[in-house]
Amino acid sequence: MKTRTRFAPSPTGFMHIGNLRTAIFEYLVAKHEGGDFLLRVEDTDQARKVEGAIDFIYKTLELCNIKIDEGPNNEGECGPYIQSERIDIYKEYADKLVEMGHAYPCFCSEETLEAMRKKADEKHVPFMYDGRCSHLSKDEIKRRIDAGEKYVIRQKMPKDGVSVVKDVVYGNVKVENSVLEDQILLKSDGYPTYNYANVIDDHLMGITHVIRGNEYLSQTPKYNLLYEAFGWEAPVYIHVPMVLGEDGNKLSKRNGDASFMDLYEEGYLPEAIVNYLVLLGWSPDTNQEIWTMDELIAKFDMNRISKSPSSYDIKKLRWFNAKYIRNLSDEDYLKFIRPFFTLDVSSKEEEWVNKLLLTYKDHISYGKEINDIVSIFFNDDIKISKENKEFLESDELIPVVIKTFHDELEKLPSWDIESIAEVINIVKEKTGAKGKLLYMPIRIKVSGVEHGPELPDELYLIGRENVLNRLK
RNA sequence: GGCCCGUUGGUGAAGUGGUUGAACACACAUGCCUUUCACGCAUGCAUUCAUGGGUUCAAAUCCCGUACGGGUCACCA
Repeated sequence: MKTRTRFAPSPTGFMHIGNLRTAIFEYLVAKHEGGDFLLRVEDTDQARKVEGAIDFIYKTLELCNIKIDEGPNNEGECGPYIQSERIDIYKEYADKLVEMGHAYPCFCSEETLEAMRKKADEKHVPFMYDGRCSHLSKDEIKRRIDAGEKYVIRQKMPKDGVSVVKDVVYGNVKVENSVLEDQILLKSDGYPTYNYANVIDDHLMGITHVIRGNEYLSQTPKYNLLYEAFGWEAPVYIHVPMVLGEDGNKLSKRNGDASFMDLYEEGYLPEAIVNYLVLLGWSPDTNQEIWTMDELIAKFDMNRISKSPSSYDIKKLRWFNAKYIRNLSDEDYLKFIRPFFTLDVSSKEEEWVNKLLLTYKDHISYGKEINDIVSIFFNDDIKISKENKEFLESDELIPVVIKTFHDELEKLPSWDIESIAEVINIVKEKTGAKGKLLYMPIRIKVSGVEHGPELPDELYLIGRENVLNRLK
């Protein structure tokens, strides 16, 4: 049987990196086996639907180099791929279930349920629907439906016994059937619940491996019961641990850069994000850190997914990103960095701007950082920190170095990197200063900070006039 | 609260009963290199695997309890 996996997001117009990681795992499992990766949109909660969310998902996955074999925008044999367009299918199978005695209509109103819940709460016992409607006679059911009463379809759970879920990551997980509630399959508005639709769709779409967050692990016995009722074969389950925020808490929109798009807009390369994420909760049997998508496809082994949750660490993501940026060709780098560079350069030559950006290729760890790091070239108001001021006064040679450098520079007929480097040499010979004592005074005096690109590059970019002024 | 899951350094993690006196990577620290910072390179950073018992000649690795963390108990997914 051909391996098929699916990414099944709710169209909320937002994708946090935990979701993305799940998609990556799903894609990798499918492609490792030479199978298909599908996209299914789970929009059965009409209240949470967001316009344009499908395009957003396509865009995100495309950026990440994850190719969708079948989905809403490129339908295959199993369409529609949007759950709200499959209502008839869910109804049809729900009817079958009722007929077979595995499900029943329930007329209990939300108010009734609320009252029951309250009662259970007072007694300090966990609430569980008591299945009262499962005892209704056929006649009564018909009568009430004909009378236009609202109802839902509930799954009938076994009262005793134990269900075992086989999971690739967590092994065999046992759950008492008695804790399983007669869950709602079809809501009163005719839409299916996730718990129901995912089973129907996964089967109908030929999904062989279900990969999802481990919050579904304890729900899975219910799904298995559904598969059994229909006589279908359950898929291979791969429940993956959560991705936690840096503070160790669950990821949320509040948790800063937890969204893929935020990261992307900050100037993180999708390849780097994917590389980072795939190593969160999964590890290969080698020490390799940098992976291309093709290498991952060849190497990915679902048996090596870890059980424990992992924390998202932006420092490591930055390291990956910096690595990927350095590996870009100069041309690709300029294309990448240019949109993030928002300072006004209208008065500058294109060549100067490119030289400026390229100078920082090896220093930048994400796109937006370019503006901060490059501000020394655009801010005439040089601020020197207290520590650096103290440094400038720490040796009597320093003023000499600065003065000599200034005077030599003034004599310089041309303004290019090589000549500037030579001047530095001349100053070294004339003053006897070298190393830190030679470079730091100039650097601090001219840029205000103690780090930056190669000094000649930096001086060249700052420009003759400015350099001379700042050295005074 | 019931049930389910997890717990190796600041972080990601390797490790599935015996040269592991616990890899590797990020971060951090130090040194080297580059006449400076950075880059790069090198070295250091858990006497110990949440904790207490047990099994065994031998346990991070198996078993039980405890603690802590998370998940789940919706007409949300």
